Amino acid sequence: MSGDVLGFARSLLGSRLVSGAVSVELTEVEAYAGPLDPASHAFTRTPRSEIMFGPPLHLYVYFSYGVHWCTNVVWGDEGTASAVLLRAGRVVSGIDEARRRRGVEVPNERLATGPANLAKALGIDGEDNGTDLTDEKGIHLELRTGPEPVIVAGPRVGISRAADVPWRFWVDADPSVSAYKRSPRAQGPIV
DNA sequence: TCGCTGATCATCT
DNA sequence: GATGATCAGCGAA
Repeated sequence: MSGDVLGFARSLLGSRLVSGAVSVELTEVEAYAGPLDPASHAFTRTPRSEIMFGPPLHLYVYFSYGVHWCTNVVWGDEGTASAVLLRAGRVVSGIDEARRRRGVEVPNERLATGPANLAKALGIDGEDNGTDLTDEKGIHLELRTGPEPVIVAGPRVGISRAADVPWRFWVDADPSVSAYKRSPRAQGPIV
């Protein structure tokens, strides 16, 4: 059950999320194991988390701290309610557009660092909640076909419950993952 | 590089 | 009425 979403999370590293002109190659993700996971929004079934109980490969977008949008990919069969939070990526096309949306001066490799920044670079907000990622006419996912990159696992970020499980995965030594998360203190085992 | 703080509101209790 | 799956800017070391 949980291993299922963990495997999916790892398969997302190196995959691309495409939104119009902007395309992002994912470098950092975090898994949430549905109703079994106290840190998941689906731990309790509410109107907000209902989308996660639906079919996989749809977007779950939520508003955070009254300021930011964050992007998840729903995983698992209907009723499973697992999801993977997209924490960081590298913009591989549409850099000008991504930079315009960010409105902050940062190096290219940092344009989509952090879940809220990733969403902003892709122009994702609440309007996109529930988007079917297999429909190539809109925001969609291009799953990695090549070999798996070198992956490091560590504890999840910014949560108060069940933060100890190493369900955050990132591409080893990738500059689009923030220095804090790459620091020796936060570093987990290479998977 | 590290640690703290303000911004700001949808969602849930 | 309280609480965040956050970010950027600031000052200190």
